[in-house]
Amino acid sequence: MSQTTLPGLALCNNAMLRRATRKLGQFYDDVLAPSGLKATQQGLLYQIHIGNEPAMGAIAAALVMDLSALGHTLKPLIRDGYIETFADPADRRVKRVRLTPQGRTKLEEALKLWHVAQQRFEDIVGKEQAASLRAALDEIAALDFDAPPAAT
Amino acid sequence: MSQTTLPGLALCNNAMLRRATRKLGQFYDDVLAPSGLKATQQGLLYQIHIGNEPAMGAIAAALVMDLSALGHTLKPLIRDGYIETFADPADRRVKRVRLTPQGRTKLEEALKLWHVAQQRFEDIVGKEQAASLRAALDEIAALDFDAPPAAT
DNA sequence: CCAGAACGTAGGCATATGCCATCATCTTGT
DNA sequence: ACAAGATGATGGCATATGCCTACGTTCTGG
Repeated sequence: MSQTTLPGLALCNNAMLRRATRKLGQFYDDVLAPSGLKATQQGLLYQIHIGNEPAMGAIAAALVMDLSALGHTLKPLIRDGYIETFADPADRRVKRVRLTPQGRTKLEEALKLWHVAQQRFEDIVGKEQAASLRAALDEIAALDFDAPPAAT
Repeated sequence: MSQTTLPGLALCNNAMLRRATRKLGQFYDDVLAPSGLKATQQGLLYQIHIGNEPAMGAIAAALVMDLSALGHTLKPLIRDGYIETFADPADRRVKRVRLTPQGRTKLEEALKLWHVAQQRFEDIVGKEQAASLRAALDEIAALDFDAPPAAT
C-alpha cells in the first residue's frame, strides 16, 4: 500500500493522469460492459450523436485525438454496424460520420449505464469535486504548449 | 472551437480524463522524444528504479495497471536492453525486474527531459494547481468502487 | 508426502492511440 | 486551365492496456 505514496512517480503530472485514467476507465468499462461497449466507444458514439454528422477531423479535434487513431477506433463500431461514414458532398476529401439506427439504440442503452457509473463516481468523490476536476482537465486539454514561453 | 465546450461530453468524468491524458501524453512524449523513450516507458523505468528490484505484481499494483498489460509494456524495454527480469529466489513464481546499466543511463537521460516537460507544464498551469490536480488524481487512483454504496 | 487450492506470470486476442508515408481531393497562383 | 501546395483520410507499424485462459509454483489439508 505504500506504492501509492512513493516519492517521484507521484510527482509526475502525466503519470498520475495516466494512472487515474486507467482506474477510472476500468470502472466505467465495467459498468458499461453489459452494453458490449467500452467507455471510449460510448463516448465516441455520443460525440457523433451530438454532432451534426460530424467530419472525422472535427471529431478528432473535439476529442484531442490523432485523426488516424480516431479512424482506427471507429472501425470496430463500423464493423458492428453502429455508425456509418459517407463523403461530404461538398468536399469529398471530408468523410462524415453518423449513427445508424442500431447505433442510436445501442447508445441509448449505454447511456443508461453511463449514468449509473457517473452517478456512482460523483457519489463517492462529490459533485463539486467532480465538476472542478473536469474543469481542470478541460483546461489541460485546451493548453497550447507550443506557445513561446517568453512571448511578449 | 466550440467542440471543446459542447454539452454532454464535457460532463463525463472519464471522457475528460482520457482527453486530458491524450493531450498531456503527447506533450510529455514530444519532450521525451530525443531520448527515444515514451513518457510511459520513462515512468516505468523510474518506477523500477525507485523500487527494490520490484516484482511485477508490485509494479502493476503501484501503477494501477493490469499485470498482463505491464508484461506487454515491459517487452520493448527488455528487447532494447534497458531492463531485465529474474525469478525471485525465494518464490520462483515471482518475477522481479531491475534496470540494466544501459537502462540506468537511459533513465538519467530521460529524466533530464522529463524535468523540462514537468517544468514547462507547471509554468503554464501553476505549481499549486498542478499539485492539487495530482492530489485529486491520486485520490481517484485510490478509490474503491467495489465498496457497497449503501454500507452502513 | 500428495492432491487440490491459491498465486503469479505468460500468451493470445482485441481495442486505444500515435507517428509517418501515401493517396485523393480541393485551392490557388499564374 | 494546370501545376504546385494545402488539406483530409488511410494504412502500416509500434506501443499501451485489458480480459481470459493456460501453465508453472507454492501452499495446505489430510
